[in-house]
This record gives sequence, C-alpha cells and structure tokens, in this order.
Amino acid sequence: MTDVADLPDDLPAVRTALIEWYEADHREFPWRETTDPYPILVSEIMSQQTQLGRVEEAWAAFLDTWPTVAALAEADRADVVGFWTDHSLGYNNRAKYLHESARQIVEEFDGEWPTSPEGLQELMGVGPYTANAVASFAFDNGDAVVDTNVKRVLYRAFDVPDDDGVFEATASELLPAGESRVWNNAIMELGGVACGKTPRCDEAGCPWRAWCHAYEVGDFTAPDVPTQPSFEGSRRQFRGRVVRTLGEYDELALDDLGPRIRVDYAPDGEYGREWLRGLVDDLADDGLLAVRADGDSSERDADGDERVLVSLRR
DNA sequence: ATCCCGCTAG
DNA sequence: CTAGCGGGAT
Repeated sequence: MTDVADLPDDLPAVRTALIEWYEADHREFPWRETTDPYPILVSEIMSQQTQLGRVEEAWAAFLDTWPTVAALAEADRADVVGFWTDHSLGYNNRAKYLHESARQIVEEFDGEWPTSPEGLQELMGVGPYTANAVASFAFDNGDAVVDTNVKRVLYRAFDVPDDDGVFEATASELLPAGESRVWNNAIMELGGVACGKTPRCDEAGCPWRAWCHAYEVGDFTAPDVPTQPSFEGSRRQFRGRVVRTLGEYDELALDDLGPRIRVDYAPDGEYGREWLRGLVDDLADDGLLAVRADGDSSERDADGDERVLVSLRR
C-alpha cells in the first residue's frame, strides 16, 4: 500500500467545498460542454504543455476540419501535422499521436471508445493523465488526475510530500467516488485560477483556506518542476522550423531546406548537410517526415552523394 | 527567463 | 529511470 498523506478528518466537507466553489463559478471552455470523447481527447492532447487560452481557437478549427474520429483517421498525417504547426501548438509529435489514436479507435476498437482509464491508455499518446481526464470528462468514469496543477494544490494544501506515488494515492483518496467528472474539473480549476504559481487565495475565494497548510503558515512553495533547457538555438527549435517549412512545400532537397531554417546554413559547414540530415532522420524516425533518395541519379551533390528529398509524411 | 491540464522511447 | 520534444505568453 502506497503512502497516503494525512488529509483533514472531515473529507466530505473538503470535497463539498471544492465542488460548490467550482459549480458556483468557473471558466467556460467549449470542451466542458460535451461528453463526446473525441472532442475531449482533442482538447486534452492539445492542452498538454500548452496554455488553455491558446487551445480554444485551434480546438474549434480542428473539429471543423475533422469533425469525427473517423474523419481524422482518414486524414493524411501531413495535414494533421501541418495543422498543428499552423496553429503553433508545439510538440508536433502530439499531432501524430492524435492521428494514430483516431486510427486505433476506428481499426482496433471498431469505432467503440474504451470507457476506462486502462482501456484509454491503449491509445497512442494517452498516458495516465490523459486517460483519467477522458474517462472522467466523457464517461464520468475516471480516477483522480494528477498533473502539475494537482500536485501543487496537494503539496500546498495538505503538505503532501513531493513524490509521485504519494501524490497519486492522495489524489485518489480525495476523489469522491463516482464523481470524477466534476471533481477533476474542479481540482484542476483550483490549480489554474486560485492556486497557481502565484497563489490568489482570497481573490479567487479558495474553498480550502480553512484546511490549507500553506495558507496557514504563509509558505506557498510549489514542487520543483524540471526546467527545460533554453529553447532559443535548441534542436527543438530547428525541428520546428523544418516541419513548418515543409508544410509550405511538397518536397525539398536538403540544400534547399537548410537555408530556410537557418541563415548560417552551409552544406559543408558545422551546421550543414550532415547536421540537417541527422535532424531530418530523427523527424522521420518520429513518423513526422518522409525521407527519400532522388530517383534521378543525375542529381547528385558536390560530394557525389545521391540527393535526398524530404517532405511531410502522408 | 519561466511557465504551460505529459508522453514515448531508450 | 531520464532525455527529448515547440512555441506563444508573461
């Protein structure tokens, strides 16, 4: 049995306070207006590592383009990845995952959505968080979601130690049985509007002030979130530029692509053809690009190597 | 600079 | 277990 942190004695009061706070007033997001798993999955995948405010327009446009899971399953991968980049949604691996998930629903599940978190985790790109979120919001059948918001709330309110196992066990203990839909919405809303990095306890009327350890002692430290290396000049930035550029051209040769993603591209320089080929091969391994040799053997580069053409993968 | 409703692959 | 993955907003 995994450790569960000490929680207040009156758990029913703690639960009721949060649910009533949420139901009295909360942000309106369109995906909270449906119980259809497809638009909910789209919103959850888009929301990973991306602010909700930037997801709204993209979510509507995505569903406008691919209104059903069957429509998405039939789409070209290149169009889905292109959409992702056009809407600046980041991590375009997630576009691939979403597309692959749609294919799985249609082909492996015969169009029938799993309704349990375990079943949903079979879908590509759906881990513990997303599985519980979709099971909750679509089917009211999830366990507690544990994301950085929930961790921060539990860490502050109930002094839960910074340990994933304890967070999960404690979050699960707190969840009122059979109410995962409203509960998971409510606790993430709390983390989003009242208990963010900068706490807004009184302004947001936090319903847990009476029990909150941080509020009592005035220490609003949050669990450490692993900091990312700087994006500027990173490999990630250049991967993004490659995908964005290929969204504008059907197919490009390496030496035509290179100058479009970095001004200092020189075929034989430090960041030249060899460097770009490595980047492109990784993107191809990730299933985002197609790389092929130019069939025309007269097209060879200065070193006599066969020319390589890259495109977004269909 | 830091943050943002994580996940997959190794 | 850790490394790697985009990019806009603040």
